[in-house]
Amino acid sequence: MPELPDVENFKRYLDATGLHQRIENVAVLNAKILHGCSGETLSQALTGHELTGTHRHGKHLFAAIDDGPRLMLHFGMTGRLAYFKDLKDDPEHDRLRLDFANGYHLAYVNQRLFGQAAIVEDLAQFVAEQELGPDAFANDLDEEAFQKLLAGRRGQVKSALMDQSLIAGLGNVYSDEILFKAHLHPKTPVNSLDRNVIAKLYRAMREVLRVSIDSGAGSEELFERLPDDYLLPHREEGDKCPVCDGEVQAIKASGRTAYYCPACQPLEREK
DNA sequence: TTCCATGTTCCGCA
DNA sequence: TTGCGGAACATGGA
Repeated sequence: MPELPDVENFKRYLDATGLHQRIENVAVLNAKILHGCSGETLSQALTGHELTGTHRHGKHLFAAIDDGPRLMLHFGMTGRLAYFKDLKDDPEHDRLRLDFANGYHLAYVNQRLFGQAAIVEDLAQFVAEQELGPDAFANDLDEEAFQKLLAGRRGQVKSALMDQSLIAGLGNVYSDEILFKAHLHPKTPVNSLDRNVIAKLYRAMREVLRVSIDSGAGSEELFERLPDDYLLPHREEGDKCPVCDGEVQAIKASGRTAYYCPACQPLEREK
């Protein structure tokens, strides 16, 4: 589930488990996840050092190595972290494992190998090179900044939300949830949205992110802990809309399957 | 067996 | 230039 809320909770998990411990050994278990560096480079950058702090930008997680370069992790479609003591608890799709001096291990687990791990020297430069827009949950992305991002933009609102170069962190699942909360059809043209609707969309985005993080995004219990009026647990064709009891529909939008409630999210809005 | 999946990138086309 | 649809990548579940 690695979109912004999930990665934010992975960050907090790493903060609570893997910081300030000497890394004795690094196991690169599948080199396909390496991005622009060899396993040797990554291993050398980490071994004998400790992780001193974390940062998240969109779906990218960074862990500073002795306040110097950073270990960058991107989780693709299936990644997560796992901290454990006994190696027999090492998860099946562990691709990169840090072995700490305290005997514990931190695994970067990624079934589908779409994720990435790298050593990043300069965070700002990396964000620029990857052409990432501002983080969707960042404090300095206020409503006015959000208005400016969407100004002059064409195309569908769902595409805009998922465009990492416009705003970083939203993917297929949470963009659906945000549009559901904002009562916007996924295919609504961005240039048809007036300031008030964009303001509503902004508030929906921030609230969905905050509530999803607080509800344990990235963990098994998310669906149980989300408020009852959230679409996520009903994100299936023909399921019942949690708000109006209409039927959830699936349509293709910008190459992905978008789930929405036609009754709550009509394409043409009267404002 | 076929289709589809929470992501990204590249290509051709409008 | 911008945006869109499709394909590709790798793996596994329905």
